[in-house]
Amino acid sequence: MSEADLPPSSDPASDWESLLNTIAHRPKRASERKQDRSKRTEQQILSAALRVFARDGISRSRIADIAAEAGISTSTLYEYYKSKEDLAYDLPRNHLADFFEEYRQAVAGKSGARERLTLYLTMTADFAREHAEWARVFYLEIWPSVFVSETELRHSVDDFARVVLFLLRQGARDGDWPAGADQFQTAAILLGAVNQVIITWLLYRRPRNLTKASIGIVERMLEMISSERPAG
Amino acid sequence: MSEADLPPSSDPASDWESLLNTIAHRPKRASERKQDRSKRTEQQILSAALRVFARDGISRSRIADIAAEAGISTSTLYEYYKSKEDLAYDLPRNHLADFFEEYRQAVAGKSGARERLTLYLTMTADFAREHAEWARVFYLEIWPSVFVSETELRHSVDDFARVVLFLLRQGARDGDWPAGADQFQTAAILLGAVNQVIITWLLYRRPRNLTKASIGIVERMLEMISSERPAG
DNA sequence: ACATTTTTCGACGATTTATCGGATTATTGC
DNA sequence: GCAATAATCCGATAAATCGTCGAAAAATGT
Repeated sequence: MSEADLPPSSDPASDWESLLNTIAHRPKRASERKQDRSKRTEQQILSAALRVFARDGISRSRIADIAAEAGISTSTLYEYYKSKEDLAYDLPRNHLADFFEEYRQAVAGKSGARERLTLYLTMTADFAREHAEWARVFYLEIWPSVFVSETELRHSVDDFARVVLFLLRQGARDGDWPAGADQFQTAAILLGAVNQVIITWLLYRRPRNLTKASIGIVERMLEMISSERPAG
Repeated sequence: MSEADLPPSSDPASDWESLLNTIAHRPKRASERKQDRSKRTEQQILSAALRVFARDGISRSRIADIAAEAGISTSTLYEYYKSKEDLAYDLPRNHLADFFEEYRQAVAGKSGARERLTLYLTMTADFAREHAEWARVFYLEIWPSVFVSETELRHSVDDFARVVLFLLRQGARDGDWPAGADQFQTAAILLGAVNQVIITWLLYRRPRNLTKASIGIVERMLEMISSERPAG
């Protein structure tokens, strides 16, 4: 049986696969340098930028500092990124793709919506903890920024919510929680709470143990959602 | 009976009054200009800065543009604020104080924790809707910024969560919801969800009716929290 | 009206961003 | 291998923006 015989949206399982596929493989950046030397330079720039941005904040960071940290001249940096803003908004994309890929592998064995959703939200917090410099730049400077919607990064940010919404709908279908609820609203509650916990941790290092805290809050929320009485 | 006879924290009702009093009267800014002309200039600067920041984003805004918009020269602006950053972080303070004052008056008649909390969270969203330019600057640029913790604004931001925590404890005492729950966690859920809705509205104007949406999500969350089974 | 204080602004220096042409290094074709 | 070509890198420098200072203008007090 060829795949073309099936309408692409008829099978929930394959929808899930294709969603994971989409989000993990957003095209990176058009440039495509030819030489290995350049690929190394590009990595040095990204890694230097991450350190400097996380340390000084984007607005206080100077292009010259990033170039020095990367061991290249200022003008070389401009060969790779046309401005500081351009660099700042390109930075998170690789990491986000990494996260989605990690999640895709971790979720492979699981089929229940609640199980998948718990894993997704707790991995989100855990990824922020493991990549704290990146998280600092992403959650505190990039994500809630007016300009996200103007950049390519927008798609990756939207993907974030898309996964939650998909799983909420799956869970409603499977009877994990009431089907009547406004799932956009539910997604806002889940994502908002997790973001809130991550941001608080980034700013104040509270709660001390982010992983444990996020597991606690996610399980509590899903328990609440599961035992809500159907809307009427 | 003199007030000194009572330990200041023994009476929950007066604690609430004094909390409201504290948050609504954070000292504004030290400067204190002598002439009326200056007070007008200061207002022109703040109002111009708000417009320009909301339109261009803080990082893309130029001091010269703000000065022009305010109808003064660049160097005059520097008489009032020593840098763009200084201006950006002073901007939200007046509005936050206004919000707290509005809430204080609106909540005057109400004594139940749930009632007070519902009002607080829905007024938060409503205030953002009514002052969209300010909200854009505050929620998308200032609040989740690394530097908030370095400024005076920090106190006002902390006040925001303090009120929610106070009311959650009151509600636990009064039996509105189980006393066993981690109230920091509950506060994170409530604040996170409301922030999420506000930010989504600011960026995409979804949901269309922010007021209605925030009432819906707040009532739903409080319903869930109230009917949670006590922790065990 | 005059001295004093406060406020404003134009001119200018300092810092940071961004560009450009040529030198250097790597790759390709033979 | 070696020239021809392309890719990469950087010093010099232009452009934009930030921030300072002293002197002029306006307001205030007597």
